[in-house]
Amino acid sequence: MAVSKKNEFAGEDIWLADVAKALSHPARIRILKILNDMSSCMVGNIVDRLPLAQATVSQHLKELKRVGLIEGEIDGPKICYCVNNKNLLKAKKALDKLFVNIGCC
Amino acid sequence: MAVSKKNEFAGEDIWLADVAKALSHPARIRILKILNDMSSCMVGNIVDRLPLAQATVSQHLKELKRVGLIEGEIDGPKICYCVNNKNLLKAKKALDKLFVNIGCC
DNA sequence: AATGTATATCGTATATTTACGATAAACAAT
DNA sequence: ATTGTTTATCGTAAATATACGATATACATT
Repeated sequence: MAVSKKNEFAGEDIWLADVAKALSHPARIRILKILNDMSSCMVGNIVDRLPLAQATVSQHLKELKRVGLIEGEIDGPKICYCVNNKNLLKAKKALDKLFVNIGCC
Repeated sequence: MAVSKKNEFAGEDIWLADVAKALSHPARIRILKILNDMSSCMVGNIVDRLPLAQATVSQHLKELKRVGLIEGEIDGPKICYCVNNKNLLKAKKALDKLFVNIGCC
């Protein structure tokens, strides 16, 4: 894209856009829902529930982890993923603020 | 990307991811905030407040319009944009549901 | 030590996004 | 009718995202 101008915006806007970007693929929405529903949360279980290759699911997990929406905890040879409630709440509050408005038209 | 598999997910997840995609650039977050703050909402005013060319701002407005987060109303040679409260509320509810959880770790 | 299991990373191909100048379209005013 | 103003669209270049097979890494078990 020629040269990105994202950095010329306010930090808060950049952060919120980045969180939204992490949510911008149905696989990642699905992963968050799975993590909300399951008590167990190993990668293998997630891969089994998505129509994607293991490598691709790993990439999606990485993107969610990058913005702090999920965390991975090593459990022997496996890894247990879970949502990060603190960051989820922070994102929710920022979105709520963005979404509460009057509207002029 | 090889071939997209987005369509193999649930319709609700595809929709929510699409809304998130529309929010995934700081310029579009900023535009929503501007529309929330201003009583006037002509494109020119938005362009003046962003570090982007007019053509680029027009593209960002198109993306927000595509998912129904904003609407444009023709006013002579100008166009007045505003947020679509109905769709904004729908998105807020879907995100709230995604963000309310217990977390296992 | 060798093997098996679980997950991440690398390399790579293709698709999509971002950005802008140039131009078009739509209307207003002279 | 011509000119100016406002916004969208086209064409295009560069950046980023998506997807997967192959491979690497990390640990457990035999």
